[in-house]
Amino acid sequence: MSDQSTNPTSKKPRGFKDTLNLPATTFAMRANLAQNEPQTVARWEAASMYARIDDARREAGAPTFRFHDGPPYANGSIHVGHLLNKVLKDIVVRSRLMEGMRCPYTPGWDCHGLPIEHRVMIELHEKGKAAKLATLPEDSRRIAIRRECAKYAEKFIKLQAVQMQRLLTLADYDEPYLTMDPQYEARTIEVFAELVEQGVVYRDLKPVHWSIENQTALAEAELEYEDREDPQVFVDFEAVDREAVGKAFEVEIETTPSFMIWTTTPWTLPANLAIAVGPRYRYVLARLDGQESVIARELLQAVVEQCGIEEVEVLAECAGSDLLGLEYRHPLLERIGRIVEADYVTLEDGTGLVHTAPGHGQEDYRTGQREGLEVYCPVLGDGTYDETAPDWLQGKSIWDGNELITARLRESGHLVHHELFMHSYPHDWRSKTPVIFRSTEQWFVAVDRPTKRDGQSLRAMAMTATGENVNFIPAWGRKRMQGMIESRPDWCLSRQRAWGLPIPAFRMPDEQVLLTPASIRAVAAAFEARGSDAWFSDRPAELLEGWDPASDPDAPEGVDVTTLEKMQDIFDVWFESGSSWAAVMRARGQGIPADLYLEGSDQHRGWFQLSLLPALGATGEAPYRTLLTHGFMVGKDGRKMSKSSGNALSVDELLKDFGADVCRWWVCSLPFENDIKVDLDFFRVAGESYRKIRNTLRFLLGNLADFDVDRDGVSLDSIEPESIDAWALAEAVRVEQRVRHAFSTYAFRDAHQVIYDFCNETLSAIYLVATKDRLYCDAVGSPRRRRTQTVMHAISSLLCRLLEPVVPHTADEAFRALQGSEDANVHLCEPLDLSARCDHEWSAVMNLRHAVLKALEEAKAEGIDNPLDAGIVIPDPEGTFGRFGDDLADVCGVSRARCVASLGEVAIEDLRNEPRCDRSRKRDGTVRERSDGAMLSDRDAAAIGLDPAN
RNA sequence: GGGCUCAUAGCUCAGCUGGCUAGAGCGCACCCCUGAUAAGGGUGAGGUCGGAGGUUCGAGUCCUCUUGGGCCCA
Repeated sequence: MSDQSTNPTSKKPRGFKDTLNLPATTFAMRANLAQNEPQTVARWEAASMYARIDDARREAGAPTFRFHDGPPYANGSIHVGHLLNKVLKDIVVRSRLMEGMRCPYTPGWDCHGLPIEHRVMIELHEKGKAAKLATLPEDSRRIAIRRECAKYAEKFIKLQAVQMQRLLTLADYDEPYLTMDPQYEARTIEVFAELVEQGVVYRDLKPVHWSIENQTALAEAELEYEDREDPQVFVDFEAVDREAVGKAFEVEIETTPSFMIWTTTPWTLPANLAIAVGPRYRYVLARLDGQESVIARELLQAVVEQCGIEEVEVLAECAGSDLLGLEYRHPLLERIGRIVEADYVTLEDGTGLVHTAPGHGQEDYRTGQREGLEVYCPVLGDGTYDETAPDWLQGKSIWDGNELITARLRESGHLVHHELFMHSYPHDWRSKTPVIFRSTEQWFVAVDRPTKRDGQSLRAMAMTATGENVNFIPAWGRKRMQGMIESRPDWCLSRQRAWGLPIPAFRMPDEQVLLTPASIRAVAAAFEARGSDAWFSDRPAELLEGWDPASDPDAPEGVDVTTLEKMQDIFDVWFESGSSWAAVMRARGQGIPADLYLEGSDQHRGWFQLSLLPALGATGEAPYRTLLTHGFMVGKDGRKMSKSSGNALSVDELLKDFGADVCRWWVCSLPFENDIKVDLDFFRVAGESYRKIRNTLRFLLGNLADFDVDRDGVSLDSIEPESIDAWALAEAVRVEQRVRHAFSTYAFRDAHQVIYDFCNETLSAIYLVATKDRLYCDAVGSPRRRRTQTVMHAISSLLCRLLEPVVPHTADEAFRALQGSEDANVHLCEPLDLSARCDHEWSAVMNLRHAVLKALEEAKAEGIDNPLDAGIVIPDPEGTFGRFGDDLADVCGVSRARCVASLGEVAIEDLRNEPRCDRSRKRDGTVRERSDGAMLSDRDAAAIGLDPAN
């Protein structure tokens, strides 16, 4: 047997490596992203890339895609959630640009709000500046705090903007929108004016956490929970109608029973307006030491023990729902209350009947709203009872009220039991004093009031908009958002804080409130000129300079601007971000409605909804056409990410270890609408997959080193349909269409998959392997080689375009290598719109290839390990394959192929005894010893300049 | 507790309006190449679709219940 590694007849094998056209390129195998991307960012910035592209598209008269960025909060460093969100957005922007569209994109930040103010206050405390602040007049104090907050926000906007640019996102970072900019503030205030004009803004009571010590409302973040000793009391509320109760329990009752409640805040009892029960729980009527009371069945035993009741007799039982509507007498004053239902009634403690005071609790408030109860709060800001309380309580502190009320109840026989106990209770974080719930006046947007425009309520309009006019991705977003809109309460717009946009309302000496569309717009003008700090530095008359009461039909009778007092509420920050459609899209001429809002699915209740309501109120139209949501990052185990569980990843670390393009490549691969599992391993996998793409690109570029399209390229139209090049080009055409379609429908994952498969399967495994021989061994200028290079050039150019939205740095780098010019700019490219004529039997050839590969695998058993030691015999009764010529052998990776007319399976020919070309390693049948002593095929001999005849 | 949602090979995911032996990539195993080489190529082994019940001639794909996640409310 012959030695397979050498030719038996060859005298001394010589190397032909120098005579081959091997790949060469500056496009490195190792990407070195962490090091190179920052340079790319700097280069783009220096070239004003965003502006340049926008100008180019504008000049070309391109259609505009209106995309609006939701503002992240200007606090802290960006996290993986931001990475996901910003990269998805950037893929949208870049893929639209790559379609030749215009896509202005203004990044924004949410600047106001409690988290920043809270941080700043802590810092002021730590620096010892807080005490001095407290001595300032209120307006000056607020301005001082606001100044610190603004500095804080600016610092993080700068930080985040750099981080976002490091993610290679393309946006107008020179002119971002900030909700604290005077312009933005003015536009927000104007939206408010439009809502007031529509008659949906009102002022009403609502319970909030209240610090008696500081006489102010507090937000959740300003509370500290500390142990405190409080009384707990069990109180009997006597039923009004004995028979009605009997009917509910289906028994005869002789004495009037009571409803027993439990509370740890006896001081709120004067404000009791209802008792809540759980409709699905079971309640019993029991005789307890002679007194008949209603109590939850599950809690009877516990109550009996706690209250030390000795005689217990259960008389009857019913469902909570049977009790609804029954009435009771208030034990302290002349008032009839009602049994209502509530979902927060639990069987964990108490009696299963919950004392409900809508003026003193969030849940009670909601129940009260639903049941049409008054928001009654007889407690003043200083923690004393007002004149509506019983006279023995008026002027007394509520803490004294606890004892007074308990004593009173004991005297009147309503008190079942009283004891002190320790529990965790909210305290004012600054004064360390206990906090109470107290209802205060707040501003609201009514969702059910008819608007002046056409009488439709905001809720009705929102239901129509989300039901019919807005497109949801994924589709279930519609159901989710509609469910939220259906059940949402009125929007409480006001906050009692310093760091925010003031609600431009004034109080007249007679307590009337001045807030008309015209007065609001006058303040908007003042804010636009001087910023919203003007609210604290200017007098009312100055703020209302542009307002003429005489020409304002809504102006209150006898208003005098010199006697007005500025009210101190600020807007809920959601109202500011919810006005961005006006303050950014409309104000900057980008136009409304936006084509797309893209955020996490938490924004169905947040930004999406709170942008929809103001826009519907102000314009009657939704501010967006399509809402796209992504899911949330969870850990490898599918559980929520948090610093404490240690599964949180740092974006800076990811960028350092993998680079932005790898992170982006990963993002593009995600089914983003569901939860997204994040783990370092997944980035490693993405890195591997990125390298495959990169190597394919590198190989393409390497084989184009001696190629100049203008000089060497052939016309794509002239490519023979039966050539492998026509097939590759046709595949590329399909890929282009599929990827562009995927991008335009936000099916990023599909785009990722199609690109990946194209690079690995179509190119790397098939086309590039099949054409290696001709690229390396054909004479440099052979038409066959030039034809393949022409197609490879077109495919490279296409790949750069398709990859640009996902891995812009890599696409940029590859494109510049392809064009051989540092100035080449892939970002300014438009679609190629390739076309190809390809023999329809190529799919049959690919099936054949598959069969050949299997046969070759089997041939290994006979010792044919190397496919170049094999030839194939193709049964071709229909004459299908003959016209594909030498490409058949190349596509199958064998030395030669021949077709026979007979039927049957593909056969493998053992060519190990035939001479092998020293240069191409093929045994193609033309190999023989040449004049220089080497074994060469005709093609190779000619390629190195030998006369084929010798 | 309520609304929406997810659960398919070791891992990450496809599976449209119910219908051929449930697909892909990664990983893994074995092999080839050593002229894409801190590369490239080939072949192959792995799931009965979270669990239970039901509708249907037929269900991963519809219904009910259930378990475990996520978002938003409470």
